[in-house]
Amino acid sequence: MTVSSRGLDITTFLTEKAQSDSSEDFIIIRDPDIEEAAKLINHNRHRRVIIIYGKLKALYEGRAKASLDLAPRILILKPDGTLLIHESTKREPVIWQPPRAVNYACVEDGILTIKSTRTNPHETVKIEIPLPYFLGIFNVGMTENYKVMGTEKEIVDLLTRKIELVEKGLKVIAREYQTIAGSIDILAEDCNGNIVVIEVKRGMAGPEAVHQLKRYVEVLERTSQRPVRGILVAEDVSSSAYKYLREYGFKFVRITRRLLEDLQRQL
Amino acid sequence: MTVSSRGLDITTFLTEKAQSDSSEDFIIIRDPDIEEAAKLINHNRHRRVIIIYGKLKALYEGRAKASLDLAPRILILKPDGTLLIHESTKREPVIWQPPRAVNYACVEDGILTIKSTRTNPHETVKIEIPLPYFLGIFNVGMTENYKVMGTEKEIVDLLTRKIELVEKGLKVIAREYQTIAGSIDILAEDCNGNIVVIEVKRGMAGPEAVHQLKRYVEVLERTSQRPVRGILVAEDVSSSAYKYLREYGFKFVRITRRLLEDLQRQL
DNA sequence: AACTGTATGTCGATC
DNA sequence: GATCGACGTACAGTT
Repeated sequence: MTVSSRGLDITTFLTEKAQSDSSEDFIIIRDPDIEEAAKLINHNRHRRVIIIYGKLKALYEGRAKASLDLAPRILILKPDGTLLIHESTKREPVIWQPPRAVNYACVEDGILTIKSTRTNPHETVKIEIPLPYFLGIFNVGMTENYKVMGTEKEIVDLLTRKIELVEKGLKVIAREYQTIAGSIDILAEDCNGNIVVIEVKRGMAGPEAVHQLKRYVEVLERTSQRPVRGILVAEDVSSSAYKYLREYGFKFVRITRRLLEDLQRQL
Repeated sequence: MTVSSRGLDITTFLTEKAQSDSSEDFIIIRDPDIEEAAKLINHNRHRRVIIIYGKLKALYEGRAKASLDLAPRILILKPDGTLLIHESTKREPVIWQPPRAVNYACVEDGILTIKSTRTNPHETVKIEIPLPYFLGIFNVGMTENYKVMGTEKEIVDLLTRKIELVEKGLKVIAREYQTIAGSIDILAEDCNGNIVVIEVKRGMAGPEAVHQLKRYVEVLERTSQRPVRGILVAEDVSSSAYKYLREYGFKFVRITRRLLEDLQRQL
């Protein structure tokens, strides 16, 4: 690899599939020419995913503030404005910008520079890449209607349709019942005519879950003449959450993932 | 690009800098040979960051469950076990595995396959890449002692050293005072000898912040003979948080980022 | 290892 | 656009 070849080995690949499809073509450049890189980035920033590998410095200022000294890292720019700087560890980027940021490349003092700005809150990221080793530009898809199964919403759905799993004799009054204190997962009535507030948590319930339940119960106690009970439904409760449950006299109903999967198969 | 060249155009680049340093060498391969790719991935998975661009399917099973149909995406594997699948939008990966997952590549039915497993909780990701267009293997750094400035901890530090900003005449009793209900940011005493619980939030404080404060105050009221007051310190409060503040009779002290920056310069 | 609280949380839904 | 709660939250610090 000689300096003279810089910026010359730009290649666009159309694979067999892509020739008919043309959606998977991509550009990869090693040791890109600075000006060329800036131009390609600006040309593709709204259309494709851009990946840069190189030694870079970065500065973030906004809700908080952070800076990175010169080191080799991975920079990713997405068409929606997302900016990610990744290091060799962690699921989280060290520095980032969420969607709707405006990113553009320029050359400052002969250094490839990426500037990113977003508003509300106002936050900026400035990245200097004195040594860009690799530039990749890729067509990437986006899954519409992407669904994660086994979320709290799903559990609430299932339990609403088989409320006897929570307690025998319960009758559902409402789902996602809106109150001043927030939205109650399931509002029900027990066989003695008591109002029952049911708060559902997907995994391990912590103290906040119990306090949330407490707030809902308090709100309903003010507006309802009938006694109000609280039930927490979760896979498990932390010890301190359990303490609060007993203190407030709420009931805990354990559900297992297994049970829910069976239930889902039935319904 | 012909099929015959598949797997042959592997290149390792040592830039001028890197020749002495040897830390920034990297490998990029277009239309990698499946077997070769699997071998390279397994060889580098504990040492370098691996990026694959290609049409891929994925399946996640663990705390929840999700699947992705065949489409072009970016797959990243980090030496710490992190796995990320990114699409063209969002800051978040669509599917991922946090650090400490065990990832390896294999060829199943002629298809490049990545399998990832982690324990506690047990979660698996299986990725099939029938069309790998690009494989990149990069040496990436990791910033030691990375510091974000302007976090809550910092604000608590500053306020502890200049508690009169919260209220005149306050005397700090303890910082991070551990109670059964959690840790109180700052515990103080006012000029009338009342106990004061101070909860600090970095940005906008929501209802949870006020309820947290309430819990701390309640705990101290049980154990202390003296009256207990609550003060919420934040840049702002949401409307419902403010409602609760008034309901519980807590005080709100607004702090601005500007004020904190000035304060930091002073101290 | 379990538990607690913060986060530049991000994201989606609801108002 | 503001607000609120869930998240496969991740992550760090403490017991």
